Amino acid sequence: MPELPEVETFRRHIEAHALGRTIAEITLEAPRLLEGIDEATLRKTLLGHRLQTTHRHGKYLFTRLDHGPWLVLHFGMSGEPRAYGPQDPPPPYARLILHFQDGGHLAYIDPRKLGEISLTPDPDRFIHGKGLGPDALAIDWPTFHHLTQGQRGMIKPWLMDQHHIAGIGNVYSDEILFQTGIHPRHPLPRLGEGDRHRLHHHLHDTLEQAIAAHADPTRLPPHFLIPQRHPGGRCPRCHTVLEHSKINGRTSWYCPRCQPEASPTQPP
DNA sequence: CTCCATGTTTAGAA
DNA sequence: CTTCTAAACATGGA
Repeated sequence: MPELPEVETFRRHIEAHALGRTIAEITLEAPRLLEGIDEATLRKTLLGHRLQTTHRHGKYLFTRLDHGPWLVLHFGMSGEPRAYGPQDPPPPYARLILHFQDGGHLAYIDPRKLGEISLTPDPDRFIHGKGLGPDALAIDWPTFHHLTQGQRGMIKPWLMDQHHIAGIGNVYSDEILFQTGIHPRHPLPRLGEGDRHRLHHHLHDTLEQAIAAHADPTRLPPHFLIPQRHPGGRCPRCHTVLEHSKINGRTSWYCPRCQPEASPTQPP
């Protein structure tokens, strides 16, 4: 699930359900998810404290404890946070559970265990340490124009590289390129300024609309490609059967008619 | 049993 | 040096 729109939805979930509640106990079912810290450190940092604020950068979610440090969560390929009530059983695949003093709980769910749990004194330092690019939603047109200058390779792998832009994954890169009408294999150097401008516009617009739909595939606007990203799926615009191919090891879906192989090309 | 999966990292090949 | 591919990680679901 977790690309930028999902993680933003997660952030809001935590914002709404987990802030200001004292952590009385924690349960860690998968210590391997800890990155750079051990269980004792995590326990000591969390117990007796409260989550106070949240922050998101790309696919990383940060939540600050009342005494300073930030809990860092990454959800890998299959993770999500979920608050649940005192009487409810923990959800399946809960790998870390915060048990609040008021009886409620917050679970960090991750079936595939490809996520990451860590601590940092400062999100900006963490982001810098990971080498992440600017958050996809915070990028304005001048910044995007600058970022794409002199870049090479195919557009889709470039969009997905978290060192360039943070937050876009396999599914949403397909969506953004579909909305822009650019083929995923299109070489970045051959995108003219007009193409890049439209790409930036749709990048922002697509992510905003996905967040508005709570990143729920069943609530996405009807002109979205994502619900059609399966064999036999059709283009929401022209109803042509979608095609797919492996790009950088990931399955990419696109409309051969609306996103022709050598589509919008303006020599630079 | 086989194949695929919304992510990241890394080794190797071009 | 950069770009691209495949594999590995862990595990469930089709």
